[in-house]
Amino acid sequence: MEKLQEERIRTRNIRRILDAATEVFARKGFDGTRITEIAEASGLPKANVYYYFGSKDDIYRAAIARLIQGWDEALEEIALEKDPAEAFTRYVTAKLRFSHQHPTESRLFANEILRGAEFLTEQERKHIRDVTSYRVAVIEAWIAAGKIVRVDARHLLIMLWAATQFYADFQPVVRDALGNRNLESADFDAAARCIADTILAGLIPRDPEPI
Amino acid sequence: MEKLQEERIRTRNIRRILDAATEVFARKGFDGTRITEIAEASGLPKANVYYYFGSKDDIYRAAIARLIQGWDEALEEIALEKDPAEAFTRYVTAKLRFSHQHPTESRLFANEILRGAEFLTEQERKHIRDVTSYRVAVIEAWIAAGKIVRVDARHLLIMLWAATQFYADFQPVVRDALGNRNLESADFDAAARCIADTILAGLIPRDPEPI
DNA sequence: TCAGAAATTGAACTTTTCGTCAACTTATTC
DNA sequence: GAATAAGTTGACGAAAAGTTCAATTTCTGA
Repeated sequence: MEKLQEERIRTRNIRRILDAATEVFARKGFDGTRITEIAEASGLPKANVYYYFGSKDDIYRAAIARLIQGWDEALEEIALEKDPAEAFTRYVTAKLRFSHQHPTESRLFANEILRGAEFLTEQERKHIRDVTSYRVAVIEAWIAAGKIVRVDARHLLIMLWAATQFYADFQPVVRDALGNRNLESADFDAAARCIADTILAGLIPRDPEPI
Repeated sequence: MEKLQEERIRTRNIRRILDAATEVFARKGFDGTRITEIAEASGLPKANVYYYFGSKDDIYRAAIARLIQGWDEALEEIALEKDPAEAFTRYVTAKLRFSHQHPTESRLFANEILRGAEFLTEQERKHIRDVTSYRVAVIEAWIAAGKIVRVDARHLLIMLWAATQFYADFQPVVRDALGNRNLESADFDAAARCIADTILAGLIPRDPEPI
């Protein structure tokens, strides 16, 4: 059993376990998750799960790490550059699409934060701070250039993050609020339009003051 | 032991248990919470907790019911009436103040939603729908009257809810985003101003068309 | 085909947790 | 202050959960 097949079995089983673990952790949190449940959801016997991971901690850490990595790859292209209107619209649309396609990962992250973010590594938290700081700088540059009105860039970013994350994490509430039906792509499109349009309309200067 | 003292001991102990339970449930979720931890946090022996509540289910249900009741009392005064500008500002400010003062209750609610809202009673969910519908009607009346621009009222409400809830539920992330310090009243004031100003600026018509 | 590595898994073992109980103390009423 | 109700609590048994292990099977390269 060598590298020829690129460790097919191992790779596939680890993916199965992490997929199952992400779903259960997202619903029940770290302490509420039973290894047996992960095993059942992944279709593997419990002892087999322990063959690949040494402990529940290990599984959780791996799931969190994979989640962060996935977010980065999916969202790194969404730079807040170009002109503000296009940037905000693209950002909101992309984040909502991601929330739509990966609600489980989003909920796992939410659960980890509710726990107090104890398992996020310092590296991961620094990454969040860095990404935020960079975008704050971009927004403040836009303000300085008169492209958007004066606004607290950090709270604006939090508002965008909150509005988009809500659709993934609080689906039962969103369903009730929208009329008790399952969420479809059209709902996410409508949400993107509402968020982007409303916020943008508030950001674009009414009386441009060309310097 | 009759009603003379208005069941002082019972009332006090139940409150202690529910306070402790709310905190632990908010952090670890229903399945992750151990009765022993609730007992320790409340300062009572475990057997005494079972003297007042028959099971973990009972404690959880009671905590959720108390939370919903508290929300209602705190927020029922915040009607989306009067003129839009004042209404939105008051609403956002009040919700953020509540998030600041009661972050634990807010997180307990978030955890229940992440679980799939299985413990919310039909009555409680209907209440959420009713409150939403009523406010949708108010917003649509404003639109019809030309007081605010045309917008999807339901998604607008979700955006407001999301932006305010985020500060209670995702405090570790908010701290990182704001620069790694503890959140104070000033931060919640700044958030309220940013949210209300930005959204309002986008909602107030630029070219009023008096009919 | 064969030897060694990788993978599988039933069954145990250990620890934790739920929930109960009976004995005990404190509070209340008359 | 006696009788009764309410409240307290250490200890315990049953069940569940985390983890380990040894026996077995499958896979891979030569």
